[in-house]
Amino acid sequence: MTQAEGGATPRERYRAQVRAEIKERAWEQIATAGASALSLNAIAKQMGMSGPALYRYFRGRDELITELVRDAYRSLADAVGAAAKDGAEVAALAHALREWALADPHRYFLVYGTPVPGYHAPDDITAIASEIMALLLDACAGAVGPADAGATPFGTHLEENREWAGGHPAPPAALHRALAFWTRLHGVLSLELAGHFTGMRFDPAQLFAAEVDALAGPPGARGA
Amino acid sequence: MTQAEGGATPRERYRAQVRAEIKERAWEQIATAGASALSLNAIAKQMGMSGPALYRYFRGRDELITELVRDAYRSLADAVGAAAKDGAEVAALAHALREWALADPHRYFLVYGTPVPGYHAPDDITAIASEIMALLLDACAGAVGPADAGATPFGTHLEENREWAGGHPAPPAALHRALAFWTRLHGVLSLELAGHFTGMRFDPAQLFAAEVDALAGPPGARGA
DNA sequence: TGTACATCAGTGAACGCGCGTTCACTGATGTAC
DNA sequence: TGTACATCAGTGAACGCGCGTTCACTGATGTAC
Repeated sequence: MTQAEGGATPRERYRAQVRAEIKERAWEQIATAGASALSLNAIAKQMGMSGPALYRYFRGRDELITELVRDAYRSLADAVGAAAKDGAEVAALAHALREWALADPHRYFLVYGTPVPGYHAPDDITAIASEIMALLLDACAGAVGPADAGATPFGTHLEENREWAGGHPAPPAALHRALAFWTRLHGVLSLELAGHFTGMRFDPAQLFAAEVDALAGPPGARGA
Repeated sequence: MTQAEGGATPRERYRAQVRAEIKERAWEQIATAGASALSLNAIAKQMGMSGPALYRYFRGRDELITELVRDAYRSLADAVGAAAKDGAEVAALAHALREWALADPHRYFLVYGTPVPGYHAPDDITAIASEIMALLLDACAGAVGPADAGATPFGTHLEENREWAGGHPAPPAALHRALAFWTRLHGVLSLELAGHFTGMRFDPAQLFAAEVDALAGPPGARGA
């Protein structure tokens, strides 16, 4: 802060700083009252500024929310990416995901929660989502040995509809495992974060761990 | 409608009718704009009445929302209960759950979605939730044979913390299976309903079915 | 059967509030010569 | 180094809107004798 950062002019640095603070306040507000209650005027008041001042930094409420969603996705992709770097164990990715979710539940819900009615994510955000999926597929492809060759009905269905994997050369079993990873862990996390386990006395972390263990085995496991 | 219903007076019947219509409009509104956008004035206008008139039927916005949540839970419990009546197969319950969720996604999210910031459910609603859990435990206990005796780490943890099962005499493996049923199917359904699968070309119904199949096998299945 | 009364649905005005957003403007900060 | 100018952050007033909720009131519906 006392030294020049990057090659940016003081004005640029100031702008970036204020933008960052606006976002910070926005997160605080989301954390206390949910995303739908996010208010530009309230943020401005909290920062000691008048409402219209924020329009110097964001085109409007929608742009701010979009930016928050983008940052959330980016942050998740980075967290998962970091976990994938040192040994792409499926369990490591799962752990990273859980950490990230618990660190800020409302950020998690902004990404994976009830969809905001009118909102549609721009392309660059869905690109980050694909990036996360690719990391997941890497890990799942690595975990799947040739012994997994037995094709499940859903596995063949995925084989025939694998465009979503973006050309990733994972075998069907890995595709299936990646989807199960996503949906199962989201199931545990979202119910936990939404408070649906409160009152029940078991430890959500252990349920999560049990699901991760199950994913380390065959995803389409049948009895016998 | 032309004949007297129950022993109710005309006024009582009228009241019930209007209350029902208010709720219907409320659901329509939730379906188009989400639960957080529910507005008493908008409902009144849609019914051709003035805003304050609704206060004859509901104490205020909160009471209306609570009633909607209660009805949603009740409806889910009934749907699952009906499926449980004719042969309590786990798969049958899963199918009933999916049907119920797809019939009205926003109703599903009102129950299992991102928590409404200030809202805390009254006791009679959590009682309905327990009722649903009991049905699920019945089905899971029935599906678990004595061959399942091998205790997983999480199974023993559940054994030690089984108050949430409300005295249900299900073995640990059934407790585990019931939780997995809940979290896994919620994982698939919520991501599907929130639109996170759009663009991917696979069929969510088949993913759901695959998860149900996996649940019919051992829930804590490990590789080898 | 008719009259007096009580009940209750619904209205319209009002209160106070907060929202997103626009606009013309002030004053400070940076830039060019 | 000093002066003239351009850029840009932030203000305050205003617009139009919708919200939940209260209150005193009208008019219709039902009830009791």
